[in-house]
Amino acid sequence: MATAARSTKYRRQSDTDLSRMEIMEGAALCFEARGYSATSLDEVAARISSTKGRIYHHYASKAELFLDVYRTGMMMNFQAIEPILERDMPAIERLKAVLKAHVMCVIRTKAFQNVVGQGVDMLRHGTMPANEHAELEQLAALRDAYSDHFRTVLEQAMTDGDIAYANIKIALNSVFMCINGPIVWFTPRKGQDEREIEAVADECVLYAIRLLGYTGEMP
Amino acid sequence: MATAARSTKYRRQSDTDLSRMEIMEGAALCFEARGYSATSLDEVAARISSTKGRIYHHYASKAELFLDVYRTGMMMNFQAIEPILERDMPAIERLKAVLKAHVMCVIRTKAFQNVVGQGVDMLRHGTMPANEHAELEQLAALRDAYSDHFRTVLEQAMTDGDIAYANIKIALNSVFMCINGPIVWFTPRKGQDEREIEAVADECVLYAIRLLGYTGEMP
DNA sequence: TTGACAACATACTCGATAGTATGTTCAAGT
DNA sequence: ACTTGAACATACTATCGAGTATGTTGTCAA
Repeated sequence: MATAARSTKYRRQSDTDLSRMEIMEGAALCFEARGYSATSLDEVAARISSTKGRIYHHYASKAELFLDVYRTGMMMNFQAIEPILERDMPAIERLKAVLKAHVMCVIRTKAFQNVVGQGVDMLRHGTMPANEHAELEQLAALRDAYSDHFRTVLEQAMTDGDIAYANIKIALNSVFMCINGPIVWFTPRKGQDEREIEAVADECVLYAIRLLGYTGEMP
Repeated sequence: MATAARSTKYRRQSDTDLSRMEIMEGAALCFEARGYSATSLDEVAARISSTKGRIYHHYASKAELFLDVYRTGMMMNFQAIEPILERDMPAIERLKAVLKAHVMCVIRTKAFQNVVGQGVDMLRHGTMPANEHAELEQLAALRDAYSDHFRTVLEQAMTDGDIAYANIKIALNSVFMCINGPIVWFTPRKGQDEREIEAVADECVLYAIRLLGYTGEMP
């Protein structure tokens, strides 16, 4: 009984999660292509060969869908870098590894990361949809926490004397602009395999750490 | 007679240019804050204490206003860098000067540059408002020409052996991400004078040329 | 002085879209 | 078998904003 009920419950939960994920993927692509407010929910529904009714069954509003895509994108980022942060290695090596992981993640989840970018802009300008304060502060905190991870590694590498920057805010912003670049300019080619994507990511990482004054060679 | 008529004509032309510029400034601020499609022309009008009627007297559509802001922003960029491109100096010095000029221009005309960024995204995704083909291609050409100026200086500095990059497309994109960064993250402080802004710009330029493998000192 | 036109403001229309209300299906529990 | 509710689809409403039509004012030329 208990196990059966549980397994059913889990399967259902998994089903709705799958459905929500499919909606989010369609939404991410639409938001990326046309921006949040220019995207209609009918477009999102059409993209996944569905209807608006399905979206409103899972989300209370367009804003909630957007915020879920934002949150999911941020989670993807965290999952990409957190394992690396725990590794025991010199800060400069951890920095390289974290940058690489981030770039690979943003290339792989480009549409989601674009939405994250739009969300950050909205937070910055205070033009976020939906006025759930708790929600907004949670997302701002997420973003800050993610940024802080990089800041910490930067400071350690600085202490070790492997990199050198003047103003850490400007340095950090510049690094982020650089490693988030592919969100904007990367266009996946047909028949482009993992090796080629890694080559692009490696070059982005190279420029990012060079920017920080690193003069060593890359592996 | 002829002179009177001409002077009148010029004064009128100047008046409408002034009016259009005021409209564009309001529009740039609104577009920056909320994005193109989330911005209503009523908001733009309200920002300059005016009405929609005034905007439609000068522009046929919201899209035309946007495109005018875009074009004006691009012109500001060209005017900032073109004098420098003609100077006779080593490519690496010209590169530094051009990057500095661009960053200063971008900071000073932040709202307009943000609109340029939105326009570039629209061109990239093919979601431009208005379907005047001539207009769109002209803007795309403008953007490419501007980018080519930097590409040329980069190639010269590379030939001189002062910088080193692997893939010029990725390098150029990374440089642009870096020097356009202030469009996104710079927030003007009250009582911030020209010196402080120049310091920010200098740091951006430093990171941009470091990114390109430049190891020399900055003046 | 008057006619004409530029430079707006005011008052509307109309289409698009966020959100809602209701209908349908199907799978699971009893 | 039948009841229930999740997971949608369909059909509608209400609002917002782009675009338009028209009214008002001041200025210049004849």
